[in-house]
Amino acid sequence: MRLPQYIRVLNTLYGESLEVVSSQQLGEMLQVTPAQIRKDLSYFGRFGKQGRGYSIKNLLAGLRQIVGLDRHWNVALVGLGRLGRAILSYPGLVPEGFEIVAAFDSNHEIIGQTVGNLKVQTVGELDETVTALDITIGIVAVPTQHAQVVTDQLVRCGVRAILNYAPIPLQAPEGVKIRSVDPVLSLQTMTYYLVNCSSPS
Amino acid sequence: MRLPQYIRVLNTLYGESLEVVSSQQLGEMLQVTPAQIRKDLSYFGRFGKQGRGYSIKNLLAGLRQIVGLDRHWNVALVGLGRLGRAILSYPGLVPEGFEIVAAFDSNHEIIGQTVGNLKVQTVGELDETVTALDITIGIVAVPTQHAQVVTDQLVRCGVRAILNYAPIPLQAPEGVKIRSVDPVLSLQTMTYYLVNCSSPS
DNA sequence: GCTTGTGAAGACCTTCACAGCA
DNA sequence: TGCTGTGAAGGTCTTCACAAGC
Repeated sequence: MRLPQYIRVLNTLYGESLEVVSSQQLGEMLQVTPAQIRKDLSYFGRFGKQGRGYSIKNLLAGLRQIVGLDRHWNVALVGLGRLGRAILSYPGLVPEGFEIVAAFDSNHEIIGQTVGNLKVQTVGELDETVTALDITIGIVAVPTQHAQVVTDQLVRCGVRAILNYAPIPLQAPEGVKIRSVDPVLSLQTMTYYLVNCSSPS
Repeated sequence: MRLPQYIRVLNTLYGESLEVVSSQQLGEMLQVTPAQIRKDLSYFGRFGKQGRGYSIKNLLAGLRQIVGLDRHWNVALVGLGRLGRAILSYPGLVPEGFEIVAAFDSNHEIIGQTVGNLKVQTVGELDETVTALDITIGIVAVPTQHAQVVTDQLVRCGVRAILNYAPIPLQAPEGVKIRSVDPVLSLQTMTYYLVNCSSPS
């Protein structure tokens, strides 16, 4: 799914007050062939004009709707260690419609603290809060050994999408979308290519 | 490239003192078909034994070598805001052979500070340090508007792989591997599926 | 009997190349 | 002329299904 990346660069172009962009230009920015971009977009509609390109504003609006960014998403954050706090303070979520509206931890030294406007709750309160605030997305930023139980709990409460920062593959039932952020996997993928694909000198 | 994920779960299994694992079991843990796993592994060699499965220890050693984890990788971290500090304190890098051996920032309030054993240097010292310490991997954790120039500088110093935390697609010359960690893209991918693939009720 | 390794088949994704429209 | 939208071609990745080996 490349639409989010398209939205990314369209946001930038929109911020630069540009009006129109071609598949050629988008392709260069994203290191993707123009044909690829046209195919991707044509699947969802006819956004472009021949001879001109795509209206940045229109395309952006169209894509944002398709990806579901024309609405607000309430998010629960579980785990308020260093990583959780970094996520909470990240300013990039709100402009895209994602708002962390509840924070949970199991450490009694952290529970009750106020971190960035939110009072940290016990994981025991998860069920009640998730339901009350209509939370559909969870972010798991707890130590590895607790990640699966936290996930199970989130799923039981009705959360449908989970962004996982723990370095293990999480299990979840059909219908629950999981995506993992794992820097070590990314680094290892790169070392693989460094070791195996370096140009002979 | 799925090898890093295989290494992940093999590490876990190894820690549980298990000896042998089948493609079936690995597949369940990773939500991948057994055939997929056998194909992946067969590309690199014949690691398994019919009727038994794969020796966890042997497979792990084999894969670690293929991915280049049988050696040590020196890493430079650029940007020591909240995110950079979270990365620096992440204990998962060293066991896999990645060591952050230098830290850089452009903020004069941060330069000179000691963060987790490392003295934060100015980005002006990047060239010298990267060369002196034989650093081949860079982590970019700076504000969006500085990410591209920092990348260019790392590339000039000879860094061959960059892990990017800034929410923009970075440009780099052929031969330099870039991988981006972007939670917002992950969230948007999930909302896309939530909005478009939810079972009709 | 159980599980691998693998050719063949199938599904999916990407690129090509061009008609058609601004 | 310039660029999109799109069938067709080409390529890659995944699954199937089974012979071979433990």
